[in-house]
Amino acid sequence: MTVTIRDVARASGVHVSTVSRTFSAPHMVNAATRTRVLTVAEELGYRPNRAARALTTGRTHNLGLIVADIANPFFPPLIKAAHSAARQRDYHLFVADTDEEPAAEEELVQAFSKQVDGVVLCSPRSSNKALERLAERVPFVVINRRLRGAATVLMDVGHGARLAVEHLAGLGHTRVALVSGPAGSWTSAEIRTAAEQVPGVELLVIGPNAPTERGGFAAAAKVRDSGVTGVLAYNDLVAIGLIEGLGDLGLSVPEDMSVVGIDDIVPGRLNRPKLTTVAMPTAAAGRLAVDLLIQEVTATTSLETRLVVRDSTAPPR
Amino acid sequence: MTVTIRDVARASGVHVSTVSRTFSAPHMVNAATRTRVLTVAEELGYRPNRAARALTTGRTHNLGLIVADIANPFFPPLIKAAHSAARQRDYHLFVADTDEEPAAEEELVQAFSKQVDGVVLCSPRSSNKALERLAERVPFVVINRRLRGAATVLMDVGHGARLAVEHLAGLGHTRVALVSGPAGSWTSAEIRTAAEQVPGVELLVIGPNAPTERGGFAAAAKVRDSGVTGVLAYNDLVAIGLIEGLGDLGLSVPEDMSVVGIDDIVPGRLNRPKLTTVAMPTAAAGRLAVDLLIQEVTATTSLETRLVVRDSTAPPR
DNA sequence: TTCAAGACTGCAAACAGTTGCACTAAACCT
DNA sequence: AGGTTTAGTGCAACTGTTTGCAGTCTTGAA
Repeated sequence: MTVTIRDVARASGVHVSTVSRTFSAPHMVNAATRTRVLTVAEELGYRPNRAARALTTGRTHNLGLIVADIANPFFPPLIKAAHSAARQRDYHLFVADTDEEPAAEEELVQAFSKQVDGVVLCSPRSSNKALERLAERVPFVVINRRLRGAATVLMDVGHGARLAVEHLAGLGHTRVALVSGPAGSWTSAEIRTAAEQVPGVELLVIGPNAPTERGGFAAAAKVRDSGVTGVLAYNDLVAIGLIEGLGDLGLSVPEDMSVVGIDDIVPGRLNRPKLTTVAMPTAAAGRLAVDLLIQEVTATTSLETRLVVRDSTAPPR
Repeated sequence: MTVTIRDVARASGVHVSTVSRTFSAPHMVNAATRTRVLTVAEELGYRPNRAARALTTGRTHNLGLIVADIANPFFPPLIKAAHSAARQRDYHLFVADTDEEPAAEEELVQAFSKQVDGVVLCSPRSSNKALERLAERVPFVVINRRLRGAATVLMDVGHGARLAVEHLAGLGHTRVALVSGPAGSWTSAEIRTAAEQVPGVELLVIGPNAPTERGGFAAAAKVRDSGVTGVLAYNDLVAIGLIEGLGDLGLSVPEDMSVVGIDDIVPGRLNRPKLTTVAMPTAAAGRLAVDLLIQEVTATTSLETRLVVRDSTAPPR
């Protein structure tokens, strides 16, 4: 049925341990026998069984990646980059989706624990307590959340928010609204404190809002009534929804209102007007997270964000 | 370090085989001992090691999912649904990205083979020969490609294309362009033959084109010059690019030109004008594929598509 | 009372690899 | 020539779990 190390050993006239070594420690075996074993293995179509290997070595060469929602456009570039980095080092990647439920996070990590060498958690919602408990079971790195003692990769959304507001200020806007995100969000707080520090603009916070297109749409009237001329939205989806909502109220972007989003997701690039936004280095974050995991270094990194100016911002009327 | 079945056995005063059975064949063990074992296991934080289990049973409770490009908006909903279906049956999901390279497909299936109970291949590009070779190594189901002898789930894009053209005809369009996809694509061929069969409209094929926004953008001039009043695009990205290209040429959608896409990806829903499109049942396909895999049935299913009418189509001038 | 049939549980051999240790030969040093 | 290193290979125990087989103990029926 399935060809094992023993079959190869028999067919090439050596002991299983020699076959094992030609794959996992090639320098320990004589060049001649090595090539013989390799050709025999090739002929037989032998491939080492990673699960069996894991049993003795303790290393599975698998990684886990847990996100809140695979279908949220923010994540796929991150997943893709993580996968690519993993493949480069001959690791396989489990991907899981919590459907935004904190409980699922914990459950998934537990379920993965024996089968992976580590897991990367994107913006985990679990409590610090829960995460500390998990840390004993399996190494992990956290993306977009501060956590003492764990490897962390942050995206400096605060800096990006500041750039965005400065951009608006530079265009001449003096009253700017922040259409914020959900209540307890770390990101939302970061954005707010950074945005407030820009001199020369009065910042009005509108929210909390659902971090979705609907959330933005629903906030349109409040934005109109607030008398601002520019808006920084919690993310691109909110920005897109807001633009649509403003359109329904007869306001057009960027003529009547400047709008900048955050994340730089694909739909924002394709939208009309094309969205000015803060680009989050999601691909870099994904790649870096798996590198940290594989190299077992526990560092905390902060990745730079940048402003991408497109068509949804202009000087005020 | 890690707590094994032996630790549980010792702590609860039974043999390892009893512990094993309380997890994998609970009805074979006395209710009293079962609960005792379970509580001890709980206390110790024991979780069965799936890799070790796989070694004897041959079933890993893992599945693989291979797509061409995780970041292509077409796939994430499929991945999400596949993941959810897998989780429901307590399976874990490896996700992999071929970066559009056929060779990677084969390599990935090989690499997965010992570690999964099956893999789902989305629109594989490998030759039939290669796929048949792979079929000997691991069960798989194919999405969006016909393959004798393999379990298959198809999305009836032909039917969708016909609906789209009929929709245009119903609005009064008599000359319609098909902005087609890449040369060898199965989907592209399906769309074309179906679209050609609609009575009362003259179909003009423009292409082949890259299946991207740029491809659509680049085709704008040809569409304008062709004298058609309606367009069916290979997919939503092409449609979005086309709409933008037409805009640059001074034509607005849907007033001057009706455009319908295919796929119903998120950016199309958010775009302005909102895209009329053929909705592909990607989520259903993902879910079904893993169900087929788990139940080991080899059937070929064709999933229905439907037309979603939004704002990018209207009667001709 | 005896026997057969269950219901549980223990024993030990798998599963597919890895790895510390021991052994053999050849190569290297004085 | 004799002793020591070194390269290469084999042996066997071990990883965590499953499972066919056999044994024990109860229970029910004759």
